[in-house]
Amino acid sequence: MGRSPCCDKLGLKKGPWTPEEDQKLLAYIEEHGHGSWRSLPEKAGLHRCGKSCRLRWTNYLRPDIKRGKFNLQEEQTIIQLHALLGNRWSAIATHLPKRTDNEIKNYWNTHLKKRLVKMGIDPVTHKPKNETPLSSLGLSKNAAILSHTAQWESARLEAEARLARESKLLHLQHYQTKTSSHHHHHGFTHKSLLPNWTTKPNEDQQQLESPTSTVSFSEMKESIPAKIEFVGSSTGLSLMKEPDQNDWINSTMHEFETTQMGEGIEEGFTGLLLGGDSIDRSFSGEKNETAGESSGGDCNYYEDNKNYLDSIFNFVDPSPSVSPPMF
DNA sequence: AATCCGTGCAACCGCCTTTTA
DNA sequence: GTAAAAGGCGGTTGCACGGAT
Repeated sequence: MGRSPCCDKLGLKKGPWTPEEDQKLLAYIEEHGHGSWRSLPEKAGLHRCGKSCRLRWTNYLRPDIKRGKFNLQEEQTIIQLHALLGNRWSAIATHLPKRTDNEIKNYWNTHLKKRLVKMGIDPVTHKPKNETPLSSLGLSKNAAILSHTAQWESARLEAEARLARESKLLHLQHYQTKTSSHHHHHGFTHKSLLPNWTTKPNEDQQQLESPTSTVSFSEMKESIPAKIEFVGSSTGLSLMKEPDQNDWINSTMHEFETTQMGEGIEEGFTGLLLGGDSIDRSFSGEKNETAGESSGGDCNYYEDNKNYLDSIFNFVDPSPSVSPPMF
């Protein structure tokens, strides 16, 4: 019964990885694929546990990782998805395929969460901490609808995330097969895979484009089965998705594109959340010369919160092409 | 110049889920 | 069907670094 006994962890190295260790891990995975993480360290000549190797690979060495600063769209996506999914970083990461869950988590904790707090928005619920002024604006109703819709969206995104994971797995298997049998033809070398240790990570804004690539939405669409059934984890929600009918993957993509790229979002949600220092100043009562008419002051505080809720609401508001929840 | 403090991030830890013998 | 290994995830920690005092 069970598997072979676990290794004793005595004598295994911990802490920061050296360039030599990275080199070994990369060389091994490039040659053989990772296979069983458990047995990898010994085969690769590393005195690490498999878990540590997996973490190093997925969070740092993987060639398809985009490093450096998060751009506007990425920040917005994180905030919006966090409003729907909470701290489910891996699910959020499936919508930012070149970012790791760890990186997103760190970025949320160190940047985005603080911004929300300064705006007077609870980073957990994404609701204003003081509901009263917003209620007077008639937003409590919106918040209720948002909450309801968010439940539906959460179930939907959960299914999407699972599909993305499965698709990713297929790609990884494909990659592993390829690397193990055709590793001379994969088009990247140790040198191209290795991070630049002579520069700080953030200085190196070059994206490590992967020849193998992680899942993209277009790839997802191709890999999605003709008929999909999923059941909401807590609600018992059950949905059937017919082919060519209300393709919610397409709709979600469209939502991403239109809500994030379109119609002056800079002036509302994005400008509010992504304004960095200008936001800090506007909420601490200082005058902000660059933010123009919408900067500073209590009136704009409420207006900004309204924009914030509206933005999330727009994000989760199903477009006409999306099937309504079938409760 | 030395020290303190805040920030950012890589990596670890522990728990939960999935897989497999 | 069951138990244990393996994988995955989220929370947390510790260290390096830079700016302020």
